Amino acid sequence: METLVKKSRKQQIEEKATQLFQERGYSATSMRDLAQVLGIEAASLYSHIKSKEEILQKICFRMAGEFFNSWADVEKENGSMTAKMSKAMIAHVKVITQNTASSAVFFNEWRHLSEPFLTEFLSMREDYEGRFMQIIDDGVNSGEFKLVDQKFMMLTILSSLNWTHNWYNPSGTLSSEEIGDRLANLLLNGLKNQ
Amino acid sequence: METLVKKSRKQQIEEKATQLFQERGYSATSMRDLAQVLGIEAASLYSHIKSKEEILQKICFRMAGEFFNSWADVEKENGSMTAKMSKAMIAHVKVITQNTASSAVFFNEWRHLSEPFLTEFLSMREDYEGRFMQIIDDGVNSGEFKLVDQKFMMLTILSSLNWTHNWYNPSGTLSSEEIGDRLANLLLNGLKNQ
DNA sequence: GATATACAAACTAACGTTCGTTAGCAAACC
DNA sequence: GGTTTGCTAACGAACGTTAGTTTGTATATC
Repeated sequence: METLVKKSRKQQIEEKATQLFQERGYSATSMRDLAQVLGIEAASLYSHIKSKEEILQKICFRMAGEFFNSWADVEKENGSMTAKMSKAMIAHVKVITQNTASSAVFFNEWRHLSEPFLTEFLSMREDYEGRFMQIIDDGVNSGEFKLVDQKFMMLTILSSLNWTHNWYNPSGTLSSEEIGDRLANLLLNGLKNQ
Repeated sequence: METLVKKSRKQQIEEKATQLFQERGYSATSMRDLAQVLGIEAASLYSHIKSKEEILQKICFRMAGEFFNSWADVEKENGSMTAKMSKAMIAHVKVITQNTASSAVFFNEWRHLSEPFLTEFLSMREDYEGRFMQIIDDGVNSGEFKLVDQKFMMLTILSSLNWTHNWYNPSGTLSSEEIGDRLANLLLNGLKNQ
């Protein structure tokens, strides 16, 4: 009850910062901008946070966690690689569409992380991408998928999925699941008839 | 001959700026950074350019021009919508892969344009996207394509194509045309066998 | 002699952050 | 019950630095 009504100041800061980082980018958002939308002075922010970059770190690694958590469901899939890939895509899109602002920051602003966070971030990304490549590889070996370059395929699939945060409308007609489903359908079966 | 050997200072500035904007982002790149990689003082840049944003404008609108020019070839296609879409994708990817740095700036930094450039940019983008949607619409009506939401389809296709600048390696084994061809193939026919 | 290109110096504005302080409030003490 | 103590969250002022840009001037080239 309390958590719904009364958000901690720190939480408010992170939410507004996410919005601003999405709209203007991390570098183009000043601490004074952020303070202004919260109705306080820039100095007051530092009663709650350590630094500007700390906010970015929180956003990026929280989202990374969301993506990894969503994978648990995918691993449960014991059917075809088609089914597994479909499940992976839907889970991935679900995370994005349920956090469009954070996703935008996650995808566009991670490069402003300083070391050692940057290295850790990239290593997590590599791990995650590898999981998609594994499904493709398995699907190719089982004959379900066409003979394709796994990396090329993974990059193409993820780029489609990762763009959804730019146009997804939570109050639109398409639900999160429907979008994931349509994307999986398109990428697996193509635009052409037959 | 001359153009290959001796580039004007202005041209050098734009090239180095493109690199830096790609690597660090527009806002995170300072005029002193730019001057340094050119081996001159920041003040000296202003003997050649009007402002920092002017560089960004040049990059963004030059790329926009490239995309529109590449469309001339597409319009010549008189065959199926499949053939036309394929041609459009290949042409689009060709522009990107032949200008990876400029493309990165074009796709990631356009939001830092000030008015009226921002509005003009967005209007050009809308026009360009509309051309892809038209092909999809025609293909659906002719029965070549599945019954799909044109906008959803256009967004998915373009997001795949527009990501190529992030991983394309000019000295790699895949040529620009091959990449366009593979992308077109995947998006039209899907990953699955049969 | 004009033009192009570079410079040093300086400008105003803004940056992220730190500082010392304070107002409000709740618990602890006499 | 009144006073003291400590905490939280805010403040204004200022820190040192960097931002984009302007000005005036010197050198080199045509």
